[in-house]
Amino acid sequence: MPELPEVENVIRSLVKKLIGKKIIAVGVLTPSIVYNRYDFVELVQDKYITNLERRGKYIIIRLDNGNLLIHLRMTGKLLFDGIISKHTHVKFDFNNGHYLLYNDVRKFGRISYLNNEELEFYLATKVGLEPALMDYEDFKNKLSKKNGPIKKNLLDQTIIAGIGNIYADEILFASGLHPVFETKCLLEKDFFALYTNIREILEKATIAGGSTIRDYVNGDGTAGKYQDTHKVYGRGGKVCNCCGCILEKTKVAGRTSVYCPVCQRIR
DNA sequence: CTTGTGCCCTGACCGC
DNA sequence: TGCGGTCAGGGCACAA
Repeated sequence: MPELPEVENVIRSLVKKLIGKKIIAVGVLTPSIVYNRYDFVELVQDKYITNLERRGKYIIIRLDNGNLLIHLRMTGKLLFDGIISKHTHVKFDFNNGHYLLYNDVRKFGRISYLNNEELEFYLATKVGLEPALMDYEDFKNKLSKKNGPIKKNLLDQTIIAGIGNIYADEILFASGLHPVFETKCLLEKDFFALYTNIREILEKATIAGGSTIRDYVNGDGTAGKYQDTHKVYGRGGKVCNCCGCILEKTKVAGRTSVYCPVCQRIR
């Protein structure tokens, strides 16, 4: 499931291949993937790609007259010259004979066309702090106003952008905090640990090419390696590397959460 | 305003 | 081998 490190790697693998290309044709094979525009094809056709950017888990493809906003959700993939299959939903053809596919087994992902104003508004209202760029005081002020379990708030994209279920669990383990630790009870040292670990873990995961749990690959079809260093995610019932006890599993905010009952403080 | 729940969707996996 | 049930979960619509 692509989170910030995976999305960043998708973009890095595509930047050189896409910038400057003209989209000469758009094939929408599954209309439900393309969001909010009946005139999507006309808006995108014959436009040049001027840049690729990431905000949180969103991929922004800048066109000379607007933007494609792409969210891969669980199983979405952008594949340059990839294999066309029954899971191919959108195809962008370029002026040099190459193409970009949007493949998605579960069809949860979305591709929208937004003009610059609409994009700016969307990002400002829906997408929170960017981990690598956020200021510590801004982070602390924003998070400390929230109620409920810390994990729920780490997953809230309007607070901090880009953290999903995998990295939330890893960040909480590294910070010594139980997933249901009440956000209002966090101490200064907890905010600092979270701030540091959010940035460090996401950066290390990005450098490792992201985490491939089931089928994540970047735009070249390359898998990630960070899953090998996961301390808790997907390890419920296994032994904690740190203290040797058994890692436990619970549901927080509707998501499976794995944690160490000894290493992670509660309340 | 916040918070919770169901939904979307397919494939992997488990027990029989 | 097949088959039904369960799980995986990001974000949004909707209800309370």
